[in-house]
Amino acid sequence: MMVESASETIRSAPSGQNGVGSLSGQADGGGGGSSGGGAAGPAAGGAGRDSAVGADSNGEMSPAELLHFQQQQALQVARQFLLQQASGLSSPGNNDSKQSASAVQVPVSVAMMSSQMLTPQQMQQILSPPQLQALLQQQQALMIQQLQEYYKKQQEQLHLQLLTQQQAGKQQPKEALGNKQLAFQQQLLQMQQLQQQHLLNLQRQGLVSLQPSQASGPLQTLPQAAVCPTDLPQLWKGEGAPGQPAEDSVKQEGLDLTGTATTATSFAAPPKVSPPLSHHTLPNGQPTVLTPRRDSSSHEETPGSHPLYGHGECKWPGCETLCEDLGQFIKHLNTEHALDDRSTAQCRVQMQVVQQLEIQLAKESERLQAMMTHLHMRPSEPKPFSQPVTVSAADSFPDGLAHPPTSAAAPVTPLRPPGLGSASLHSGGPARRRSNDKFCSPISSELAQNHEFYKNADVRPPFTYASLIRQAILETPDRQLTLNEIYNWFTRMFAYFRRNTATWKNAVRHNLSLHKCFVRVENVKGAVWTVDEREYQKRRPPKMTGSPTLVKNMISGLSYGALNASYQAALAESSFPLLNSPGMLNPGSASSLLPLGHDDAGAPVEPLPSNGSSSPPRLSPPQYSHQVQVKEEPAEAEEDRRPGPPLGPPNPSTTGPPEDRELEEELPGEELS
DNA sequence: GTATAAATAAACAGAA
DNA sequence: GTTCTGTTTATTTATA
Repeated sequence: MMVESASETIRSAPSGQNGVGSLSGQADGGGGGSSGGGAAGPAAGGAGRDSAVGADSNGEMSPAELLHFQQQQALQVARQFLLQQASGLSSPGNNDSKQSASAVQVPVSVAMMSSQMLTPQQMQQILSPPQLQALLQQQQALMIQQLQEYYKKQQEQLHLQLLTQQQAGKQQPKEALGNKQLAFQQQLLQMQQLQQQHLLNLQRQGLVSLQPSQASGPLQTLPQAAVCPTDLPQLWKGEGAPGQPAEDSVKQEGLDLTGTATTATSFAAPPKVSPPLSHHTLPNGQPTVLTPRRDSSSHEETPGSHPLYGHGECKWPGCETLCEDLGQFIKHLNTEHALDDRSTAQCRVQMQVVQQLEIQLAKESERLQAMMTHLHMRPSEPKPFSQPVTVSAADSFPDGLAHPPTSAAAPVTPLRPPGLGSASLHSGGPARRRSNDKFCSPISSELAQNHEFYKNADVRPPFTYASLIRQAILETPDRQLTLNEIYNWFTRMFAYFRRNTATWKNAVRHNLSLHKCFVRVENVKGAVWTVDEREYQKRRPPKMTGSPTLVKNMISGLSYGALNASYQAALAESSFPLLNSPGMLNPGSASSLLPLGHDDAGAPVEPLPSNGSSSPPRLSPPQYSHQVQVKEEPAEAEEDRRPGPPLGPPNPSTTGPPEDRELEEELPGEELS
């Protein structure tokens, strides 16, 4: 049977899982039927759940509340003003003077008195234009001031946190710190967005006539630096929303990203916003949200196109609903992908995915540059990659907004754990196994780099179970773990595996049994699992990665398409176990072939003995030998592959040499660098 | 369209 | 009897 499959590959997000969540479970599947459970559908499930999210704001009053409060306040003041006007009619002069805002200062008591409800429209009828204008201006000034204060406070808090984190972070790996910083940056972004949002809302309500200058005011108070404009829209959806889940504030009108996006980047632009603000843009009042800047002049999307619509189906992650035409699609978009927790979550996940890719790409690009430099090849340009990336990123993003490749340095910020992470991820589709697998394989380094991320974010790691199990085992000094220890490693290392235990535990057991590379050894303390690297490496799929063509593309630099290929190739290269480490391809090193191969290199968590870093020094792997030995399987036919001696009894020591061979055989294609 | 690999679900058996 | 562990089979999905 398929046993052969080894597992090296990696896949990305699987699908499923989902939500089924069986917390219950510890009991995983096991025996009698208990297991299982949920089949179905995962995806959906997960998403919604945790909405709790964000919130970000620490403060006493949530942005949403503040908004409400401000709106009410505005209304009240308006009422007061009216009362004054009414009562003060007697004094004609008032009208004129009213402009002086004096009116605004109406005592609260008065306000209380005016319990009557007046809608803005009513007020408009009652008040004369100049009066209204004066009132609005006053309100505007007042609110802006409040907003500024509020945000300043928030900002200060964030900065404080940031400082604290930085200090603490000194002891942590830079990456971890990076994550936190990014998190803070995102918070700042959120603040900005909220700020804009508030202003926009006010505008919409006619309470504030926003003018570029004014609008920009508050914004400028925030540090723009870290922000990348393009991120705003995402955050808007992703981060911002959660904070105020069902808050109308967000939904209110089509506040959508669109508006925000544009305003974000260049608030000044009076974008559509200021215009007649007619409200409700879209049906359902749903924000155009997902529809990227559709309204804006930009391109309302030519009648038949929409970033999220293609080939007659909805491109929303995990959706694929068929829509005959754009109209139907729009309808679908507004009903199925409205601004709710689920959409927000999906959006967020997409953001993560994009960010991760960007980060990865940046790293690989850097490596490539170094490689080329080393080989005396002039890099086509420092940016070749980044550019493409941008493109890709943009593509991937629903909005079609360009994503600044920039963030490269910034590791994704872990979202709060529970949640949609997984669900959404797979929504994107289970993962692409094969290709990815390979590419991702450098688990150790990947993990090392994103350790914090996986630990905290409920995102499914882009590795196959087999590769994860292997990693878990190899990370231990004796290179052996009991099933339970493996479970623990999973839960410790990945937030994602803290849920649906029955599902993934079953998968782990299944993988242990299925793959020959995992060998069960009876130990004093029971059975432990070890890895037979040779077996593990065996399965590597032949072609693809290293194809010369890819390399070529890579070098030449390329078009977007090429980029993909090159990127993959690069990744593949890195994935190559043994080679991946810095030194890479050094045949000599290959000899070491130790199990860990590259894994060691990066071994994040626990320094493996050998890890000294990639380098060659991997001495004889101590324990390796043992593990392998036990193989239950007598001689697998595999031997054929490798002549000989090598395996025999899986003996580690012997392994060394043999493996090289293997590598050579197998690798040739792949790596090439 | 087919083959392969991986994920997932589930049945089942043995041991603790 | 329950739970854990381990094996195996079947189905689904994605990718090459």
